[in-house]
Amino acid sequence: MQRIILHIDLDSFYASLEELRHEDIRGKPVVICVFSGRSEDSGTVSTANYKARELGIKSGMPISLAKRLAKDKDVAFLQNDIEYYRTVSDRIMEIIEEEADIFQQVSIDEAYLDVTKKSMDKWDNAKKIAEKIKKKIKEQEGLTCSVGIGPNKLVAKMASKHQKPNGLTIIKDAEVKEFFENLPVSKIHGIGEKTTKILDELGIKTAKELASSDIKILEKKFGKNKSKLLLDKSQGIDDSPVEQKDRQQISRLGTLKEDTDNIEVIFEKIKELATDMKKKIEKVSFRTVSIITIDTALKTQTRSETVQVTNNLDSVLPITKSLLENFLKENSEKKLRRVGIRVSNLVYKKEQKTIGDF
DNA sequence: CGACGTGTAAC
DNA sequence: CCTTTTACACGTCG
Repeated sequence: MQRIILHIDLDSFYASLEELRHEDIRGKPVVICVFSGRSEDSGTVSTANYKARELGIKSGMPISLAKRLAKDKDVAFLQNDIEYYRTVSDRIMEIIEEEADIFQQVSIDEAYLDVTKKSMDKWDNAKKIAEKIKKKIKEQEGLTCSVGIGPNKLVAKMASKHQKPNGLTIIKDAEVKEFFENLPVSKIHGIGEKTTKILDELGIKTAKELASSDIKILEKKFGKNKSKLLLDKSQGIDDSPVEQKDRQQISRLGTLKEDTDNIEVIFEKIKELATDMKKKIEKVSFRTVSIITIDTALKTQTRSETVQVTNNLDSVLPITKSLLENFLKENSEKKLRRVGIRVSNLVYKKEQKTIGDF
């Protein structure tokens, strides 16, 4: 069955919203920051608008480095305000959902739509739907977005990335082959740094080379499942459905004021994170609670315990403390930089058919 | 198989 | 110097 899928990506979403509410920064390079609170400029860049990207500022980069790149230039650095962004995102997602047969929000600024029925199998109708969505978001929220249209989620995603900001790219099934052929593997969505490096060591640089590579050799490095996935991806093949999934886990991470192995200090932080998390888990219960530790070498480790289903976070705090105690005992040479708490194995109240539901 | 821990990837 | 949150796959162990 031939599908028509849209991927919608709001253009430098956080920065655009800040430009809308602060006229004094409009047209300037804008950098949205997540400050960790350790020292003056510790933290990372969450979003840089296109003017800031021209200066070499990119998301994920340390704020201190971004400030060096911005030296002597008129660049606006702002603290992020996720609550506000989420409010606007919710309004926009409502606009988008109206136009879809099936809707899947994948992050605060991205969504997939299956519009096979609404477009009556016609690419041209799908394009009209995309234009309508772009127009509505522009009129109602003053924002632009980039839209990709393709026969599946992978291609739609790659299409939306192809031209931005304010882009609209259609890659019909007949055009998929040509689009992928000469693409470096690192440009394929889902192929990151590690996979690219291993492929490079195998002499595989482009999607075409990956597509025609020996699966036996891939399987030695990646295993059967991932190899199949890689071969599919290299040809723009993706059968995954557009579907809204329930969240599988909820977590909170925080940075400690200073590196420490003091259990009381660390546990205080966990309690603080737990308090923030309570609001998020009002409507769900969970069976597993974990602590997440990140040491001074930035190595992440987790410890978890599965218990009777509960929705009372306070009741499992003693468990997180003993997990933490054991971890510190086993890793007495380590100090922690960051800690986190996570609940998983979520159980939703409303009877919804879930995979593990039989 | 379920529980647990790690690694990869994306935002 | 190096944020946040989530998904998913895989290996291991009992």
